[in-house]
Amino acid sequence: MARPAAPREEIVDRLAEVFRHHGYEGASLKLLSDATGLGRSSLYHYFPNGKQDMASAVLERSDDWGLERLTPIMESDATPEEKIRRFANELDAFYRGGQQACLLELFVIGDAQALFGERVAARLTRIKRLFAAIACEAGLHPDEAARRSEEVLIGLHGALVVSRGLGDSGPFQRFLTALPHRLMGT
Amino acid sequence: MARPAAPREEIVDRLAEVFRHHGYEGASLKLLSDATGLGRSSLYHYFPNGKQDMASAVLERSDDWGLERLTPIMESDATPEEKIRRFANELDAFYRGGQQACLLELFVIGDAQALFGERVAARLTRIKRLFAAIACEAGLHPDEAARRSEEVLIGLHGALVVSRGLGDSGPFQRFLTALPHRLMGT
DNA sequence: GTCTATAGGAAGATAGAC
DNA sequence: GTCTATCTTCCTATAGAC
Repeated sequence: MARPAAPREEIVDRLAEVFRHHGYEGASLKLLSDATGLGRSSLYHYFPNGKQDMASAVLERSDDWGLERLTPIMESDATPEEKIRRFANELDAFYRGGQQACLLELFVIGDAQALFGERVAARLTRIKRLFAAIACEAGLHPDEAARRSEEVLIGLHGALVVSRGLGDSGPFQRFLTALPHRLMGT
Repeated sequence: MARPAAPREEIVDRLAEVFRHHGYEGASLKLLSDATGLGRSSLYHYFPNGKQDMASAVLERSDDWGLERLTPIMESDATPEEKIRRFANELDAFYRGGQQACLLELFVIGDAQALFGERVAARLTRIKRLFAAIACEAGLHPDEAARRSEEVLIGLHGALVVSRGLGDSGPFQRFLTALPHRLMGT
C-alpha cells in the first residue's frame, strides 16, 4: 500500500495508473485502494458511485490534461511545425515513451464500452480536430487536413498498441519523429 | 445460452468472441459458458486449466487463421500488389469491417500481459515480417520495407482502435484501401 | 475522513454422480 | 461429456463507530 495521496488530483492520477495498467474490469477496488493508499471507505467517500466514478474522474482528468497542455500550444504564435513538434513532446511524456496504454482504447472494451463509449468517441474526435487544425494552419486543404489527421490519430493509437505489445518504445518513438511529416509533409 | 457448439473449433471461435468483446478479465466463466452453450464442467473438461487454457486456445486458433488464410496468399504466384489486396480482404473479414477488437491489444493488459505477453510480441513480429516480405517482393530496399511494414502494422492496430472507439467502420476501411500504397507506393 | 466489520453476490475452480 | 452441488476466494458496496 502506497503512502496516502492527499490532493484529489494526485488521487486521480494514481487511480489512472491502475486503470491504464489493468483496464476497467481488471482494476479491482483492492488495486485502486493499494495504489492510492486509501481504504475502501475513503474511496467511496471521494467517489460515491465507486469504480464507475473513479473511472469517470480519470477520464475527465485526462480531458483536463489536453486542455492544459495542448490548448496553450495551439493558441501560441508558434509555427505549425513547431506546434506539432511540441505536441509530440507532450504525447511522449503523457504516454511515458509509449509504454503506457491509452485510456481510450481500454474503455471501449466490455462494461466500460457502455459506460464511457460516447465520451471516448467525443475525445477521439476532438484530438482529430486538433491535428486537422494544425494541418490547415500549415496551408493544407481542409479535405487533405482531415485525411491526414485521421491517419495521424490512427498512427498514435496504433503506435501505442504496437510498442506495448512488443515491449519496445521504438515504434512509438519513430511515430513521434515522423509525426510532423505525416501530418503536413509533402 | 446459445445452442451447444459441437466441434472444438467452433467452441474456440465462440470463446474468442467473448474475449474480443470483453477482454481477458472481463470474460467471465458465465459469459464463456453462455456463449458456447457448455456448462462450467464441460468447459473444464475441454480446458483443464480454465480461463487461461481457453484464452490460450483462442490465441492459437488466431495463429492458425494466419497460417491458413495468409500463408497461401504469400505462396501464390500473384503480384505483390495482388497479394496485399487479398491480405486486406482477409483482414476486413477477420476484424468484421473494423468493429471487432484484436486479441493482441486485449492481451497486453493486466493479468493477460504476464500470461500471453511474449506470444503477443511474437505474433506482432510475424505479421510485420509478412508485410515486409511483400514490400521486398515489390522491389523495395529491405530497410525501407522494414520501415513501411512497421508503419502498416501500426496503422492496422490503430485503425481498429479508432474505428471501434468512434463506432464507425470508416477509418478501418480507409486504412485498408490505402494499405497497398502505404506499403509499397512511391 | 478513515476505520472495522460485513453484507451479498459473483468470481474461478473442483468433486462426484450419472 | 454433462449434470448438480459445493468450496474458496474475491468482488463491489454499505453500515456504523470513531
